Amino acid sequence: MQIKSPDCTVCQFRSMMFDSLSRDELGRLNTCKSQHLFGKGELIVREGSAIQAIIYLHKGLIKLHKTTSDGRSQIISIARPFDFVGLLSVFSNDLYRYSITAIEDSSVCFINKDCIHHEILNNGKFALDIIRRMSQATDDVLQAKFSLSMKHLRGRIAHILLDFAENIYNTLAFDLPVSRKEISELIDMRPENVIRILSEFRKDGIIRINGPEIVILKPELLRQISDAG
Amino acid sequence: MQIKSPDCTVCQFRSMMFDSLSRDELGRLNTCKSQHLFGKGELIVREGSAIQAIIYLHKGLIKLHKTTSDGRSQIISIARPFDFVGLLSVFSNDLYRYSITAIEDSSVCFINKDCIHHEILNNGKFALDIIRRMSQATDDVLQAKFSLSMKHLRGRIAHILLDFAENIYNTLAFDLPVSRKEISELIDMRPENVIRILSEFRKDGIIRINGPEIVILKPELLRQISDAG
DNA sequence: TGCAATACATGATAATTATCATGAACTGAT
DNA sequence: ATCAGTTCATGATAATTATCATGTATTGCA
Repeated sequence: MQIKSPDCTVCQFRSMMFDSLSRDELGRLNTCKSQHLFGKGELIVREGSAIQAIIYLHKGLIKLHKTTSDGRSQIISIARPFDFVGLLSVFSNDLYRYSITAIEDSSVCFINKDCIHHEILNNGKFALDIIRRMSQATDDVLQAKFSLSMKHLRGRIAHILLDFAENIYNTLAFDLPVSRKEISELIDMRPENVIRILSEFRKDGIIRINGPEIVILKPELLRQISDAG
Repeated sequence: MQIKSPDCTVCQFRSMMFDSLSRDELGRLNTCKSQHLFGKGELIVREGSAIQAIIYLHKGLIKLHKTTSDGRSQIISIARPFDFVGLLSVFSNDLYRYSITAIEDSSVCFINKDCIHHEILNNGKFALDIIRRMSQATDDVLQAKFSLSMKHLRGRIAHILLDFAENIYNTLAFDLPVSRKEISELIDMRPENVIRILSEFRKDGIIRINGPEIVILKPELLRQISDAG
């Protein structure tokens, strides 16, 4: 659902991406953006479709994911507001390499690709900014994946729980935004094992599980398990 | 060892990276580059050291790699001349995230980071070019790693053999440029298993092994094993 | 409210992969 | 040429992870 979007010049996200644009440039961007609401589970971008816009997230939580030839799904990353997302192939390809789906009700801003190109061509500072953010974002994804591949299943679960607590929710008690199956797609294991290991952590008194809520009781121990691999 | 480097304006690699630069701009670049030779096994860039230059490869073969906290090594990617490399964090960080090592005798061009920054700031077309290449390069690495994580050991070995044959050497008979151990660091498994599976492939008549040389006898079968996972 | 579909849970077992041990072949340096 | 160190090679075994089977709880919807 499209909604009325704030003027770029007063948007709270301006400083995140568009700090290096002048008032005039922001005004131009304003004319080629639109904002949309997506319900939990709703597809925002379909892998393989033509790239028309870069996106960023005003509110909610989204996942980048892709489906492999044999029908299995992989989650590349989870992004929250202020994260730089959607550029992960916007400039290298005519087609989106990944799908994007809302995992919580989300408000998404679409900025036409050609407009961004235009500003890059005409504002070197902005270009350098984009390069920095892009570079950082892909570095982070790679970093996360490499670190995961070194860990055993328990270490991966420990890591992802701490990640949610520390980087997404900033609290040791939070509602899991994704199913066990989605966790399994994010950290490359089987859903049964996600469930099993969460149960083990519960039995060991490391976490508490109340329906969708996870409470981390022993973060130090979880950290230890994560670091051990 | 530093060597005399060709003038950027007549360099065969100009079209690869610097097509969008004017003669003047190329002239400026010329003053902030240097070219060096590295022997097989020699370290070109050390992970964690301050970023001073972007690099590209004139001749040879190099690997990007990193060492994890517990002392294990991972290879991010292997790059050959004309591949875009070294930017995988040059703009997001003050420190190199990865080491770079020559895996064949190599000739490497270093271009001062600040010079590149300067050109990006003043030439939007060049900036967009860099963004495209960077985006493509990181996409490729991510793609490769995600695809690997879906495969069993045999599939990974099959994949990497075909990759060498098709993308690096353009022939079904080639000398392996890396040890079994390095292969294991590239495709995330144990050296023993690399050796074992290569032996199996040999016994099955899929490949022939003559010392360092690998000859792929049944590429279709290898493809099948790679695709099956 | 009740039904169907999906998510969660757990045990038993199979498949895959890592580890350990041992020895041969190769490599580089004296 | 020889020795030491590394790489390559292979078997036996242990550890990890996936698969299958089965049942309960939860969710969405008619």
